[in-house]
Amino acid sequence: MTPVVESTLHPRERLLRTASRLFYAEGVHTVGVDRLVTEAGITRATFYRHFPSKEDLVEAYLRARSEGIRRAVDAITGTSGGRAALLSVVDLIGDDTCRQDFRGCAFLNAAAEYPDPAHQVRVAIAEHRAWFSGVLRDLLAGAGHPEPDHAARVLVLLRDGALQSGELDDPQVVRETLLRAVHDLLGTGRAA
Amino acid sequence: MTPVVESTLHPRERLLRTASRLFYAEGVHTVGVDRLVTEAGITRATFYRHFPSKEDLVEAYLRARSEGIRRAVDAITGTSGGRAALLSVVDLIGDDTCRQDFRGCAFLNAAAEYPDPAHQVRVAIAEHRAWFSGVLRDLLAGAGHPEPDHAARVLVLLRDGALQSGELDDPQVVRETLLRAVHDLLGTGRAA
DNA sequence: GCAGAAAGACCGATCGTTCTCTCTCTACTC
DNA sequence: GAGTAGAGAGAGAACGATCGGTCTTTCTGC
Repeated sequence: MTPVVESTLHPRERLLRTASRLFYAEGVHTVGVDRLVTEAGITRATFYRHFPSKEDLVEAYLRARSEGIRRAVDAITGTSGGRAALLSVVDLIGDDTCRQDFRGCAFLNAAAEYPDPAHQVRVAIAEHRAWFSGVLRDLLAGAGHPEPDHAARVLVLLRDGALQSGELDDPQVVRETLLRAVHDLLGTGRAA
Repeated sequence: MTPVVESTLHPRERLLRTASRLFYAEGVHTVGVDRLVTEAGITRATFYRHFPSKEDLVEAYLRARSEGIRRAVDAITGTSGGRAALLSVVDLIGDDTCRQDFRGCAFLNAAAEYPDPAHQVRVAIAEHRAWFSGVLRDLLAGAGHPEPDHAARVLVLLRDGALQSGELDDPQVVRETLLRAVHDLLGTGRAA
């Protein structure tokens, strides 16, 4: 089969991109090593030269995705702050659910396939979630919200729900619902 | 290996209970037929006499679980209505997240392993979700909520988020957060 | 007698992983 | 600049284990 990613990229990068696409679209356990190496245009030997095992590739996939999200969020919090930044981050989530290839939250989906909380994959997921919760809390505190901790937890609930519902229900409606719910949570009044 | 469920039950019921336990605790793809028949104390032949394939067992597992939830919710809506019933249903969810063997929402977890929306498993999931959304909307309408459709969608978001976060974060905190968020959503004022 | 269950061998396919062998490109030495 | 070692990558066979699923045979209970 013809490789799906450009052959100019380094094999490791090709593998990681292919893994990211397939793992997200079809799940971790359903995508085998055969499929990965074929579509990445590499060989099995090259696979195991860069990753000790498939599970390490799964972890790398999630960490790379986390990195991308952090960059996107940092770009927002770098230019704005408080309430405006908060709404931009939520916009990001809402827009995500409406994307063509949207298949829910990569981290929640992966967690569903790894029951053991001590597993390296679950640890990577927990780290990403902790980072995101922290960002929300800081933004809420910066916006002068009276209870940033509680509000951040509610936002996480809404985010998790939106990312799950976005795949199972109508994404457009979910997006609207999320935006309205967050708007109500933050209050219609003025804030920093 | 010794069977884990009582041998007095019919083989089909033994299989279904074992499947429910293992699928929920460890995921669908991770649990093989070998494991199922061993722990259920039946043979492969008996398995395939009752279910055409493993995927039919997965569907039966989800439909049985849906049935159980419907019974629990019906018991609530049968004795009370409106706002009181609504809060009881939410209590049910909050308590669920704190259960010892809680591992998130069985339907969301299963959906993560079945990307194809047309798959029979996904259809069963969609049916359950549609039923639940309908119940929430009716209860909200009965409680005199001005926008039952929107509020029901927010409740679904909160529910999905709570069931996911309940496994990944602190379930006690998630429970509190959910209850407060729902309370705020419904308004502190009086209702039917 | 007959259906359903137990027991377990068996199927091809696929799982994740390791292996050998060849080739190419880079980098260092003289 | 020429020669060479060595790492990285391609190609593909092979590993044992397990996957979902089918088969035959024996036994039990109504």
